[in-house]
Amino acid sequence: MSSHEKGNQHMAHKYETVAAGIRATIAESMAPHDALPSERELMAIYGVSRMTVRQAIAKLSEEGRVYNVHGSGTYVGSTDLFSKSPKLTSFTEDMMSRGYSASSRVLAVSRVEADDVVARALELVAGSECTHIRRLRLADGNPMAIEDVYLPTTILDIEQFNLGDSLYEQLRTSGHEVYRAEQEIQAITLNEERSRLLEVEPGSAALCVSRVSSSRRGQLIEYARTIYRADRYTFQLAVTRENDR
Amino acid sequence: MSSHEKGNQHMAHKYETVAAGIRATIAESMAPHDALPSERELMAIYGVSRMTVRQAIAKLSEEGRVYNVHGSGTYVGSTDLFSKSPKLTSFTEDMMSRGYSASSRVLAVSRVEADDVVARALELVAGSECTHIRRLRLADGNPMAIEDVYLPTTILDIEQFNLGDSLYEQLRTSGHEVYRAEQEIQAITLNEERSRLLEVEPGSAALCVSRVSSSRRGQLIEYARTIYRADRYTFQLAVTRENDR
DNA sequence: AAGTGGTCTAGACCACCGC
DNA sequence: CGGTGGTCTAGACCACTTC
Repeated sequence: MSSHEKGNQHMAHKYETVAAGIRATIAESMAPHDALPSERELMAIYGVSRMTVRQAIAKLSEEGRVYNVHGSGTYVGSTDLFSKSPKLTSFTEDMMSRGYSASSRVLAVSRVEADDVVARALELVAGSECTHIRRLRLADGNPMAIEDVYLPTTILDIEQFNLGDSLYEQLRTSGHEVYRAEQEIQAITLNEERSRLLEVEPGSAALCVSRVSSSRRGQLIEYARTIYRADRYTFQLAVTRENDR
Repeated sequence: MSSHEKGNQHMAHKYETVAAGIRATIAESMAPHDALPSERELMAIYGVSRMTVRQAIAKLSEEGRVYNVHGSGTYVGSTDLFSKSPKLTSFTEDMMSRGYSASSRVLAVSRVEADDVVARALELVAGSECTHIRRLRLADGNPMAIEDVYLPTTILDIEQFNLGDSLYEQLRTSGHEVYRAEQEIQAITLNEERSRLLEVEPGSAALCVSRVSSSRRGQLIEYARTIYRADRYTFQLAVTRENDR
């Protein structure tokens, strides 16, 4: 990298610089379970205080790149494993990370009254107006999933929606950035209509992911239900012990 | 609470005391989106330094109980939502949190040679010896899931296994505490044998969760495959945007 | 006993929000 | 502009691992 590698936006903080340096060191010259320099040594190496070193290590630890052993040291995490920590991604991002090119075919855009499921999920009074978008999602041109998204018209009305652009991007620019989502994953049996869209036999199993997305402040933004072909899609996530009460 | 409320083990750290205090305050007298006292005020209230306050707030934020807005304040999170963050749980814990009583019927315990799937998952050479445990998992006495667990005999050999006790507990006491797991969730169609065990129609959809568990240091401990009745079980998790590279 | 990470203090300045 | 959270410093002591 040249000398101006931090051209990303607001100028990097020190702990990000330290984390990036450690990341690079690991990638270039360290193996799993090798010990990192001690926090005191890292202070000297990067010319920062201990708290800044610890903040950098905390970040790397969240990423699964290192792990701490109290009283012993900080070590490089096992390879292969890791980096699959549950992350909120768009369909496009998800497919890209799996090595597919994503595309989609809009099947319907309409203004509807919220049914029981949608109303309960978005905490609306029954019958509230919602924008409904149904899309067939394709990976490398092949049917992968059917996605139904419901948004309160107060968040995004039908005229505002631009079919070409990313929905998440449109929400972000209109001040409704999705920050958090609760997801429920279940196995279902495909009915005739859905199996035809996904080009599989009726009665096949499929993975159904229901999602309620909210902003950083907790405002409910969308309810989405995505039905994936079971033979082409699996849901992966990493979990750790902890997360008290 | 009386004056000795911290009888749990090693004596609570200050930030845990502060976090507990804030948690109690929220539960007793605050509503979602109410502003917490500022960090400077909390310093005075609890008689600690700012960093300790921030550590407490960071913990509450992870738990989803509060959220920060830079330049504005720290606020109580939306209720209902939250607390479903992905956590590593045993079947028993999982069922308890859903309000069921868990039990199980051991179907088989044997020493087997690792097949391709197990060997690859646990990074063993093909044909290595493993302990295999198959159990039917019940919730309130009704079939809920079929669980197959494979452990290298070097981790747990068949004679050491005690059918009565929790497997995770036995692993913990023998120095192989499970800390992290990678899971893959897919939808499958039940074959005849599995549908009989789960007491559903052959050909029904089911949720299959495959898990590779490892210790804090990255040692691979177990490969487990659990097949849940789709009509009784859904997998829930919360995710947030973030988690860079 | 020496070295490590874990907690904690008492300051400081910066970036951002709302008035 | 004042108040808020975000970053950072230069120390200190504690708990744990290792020898």
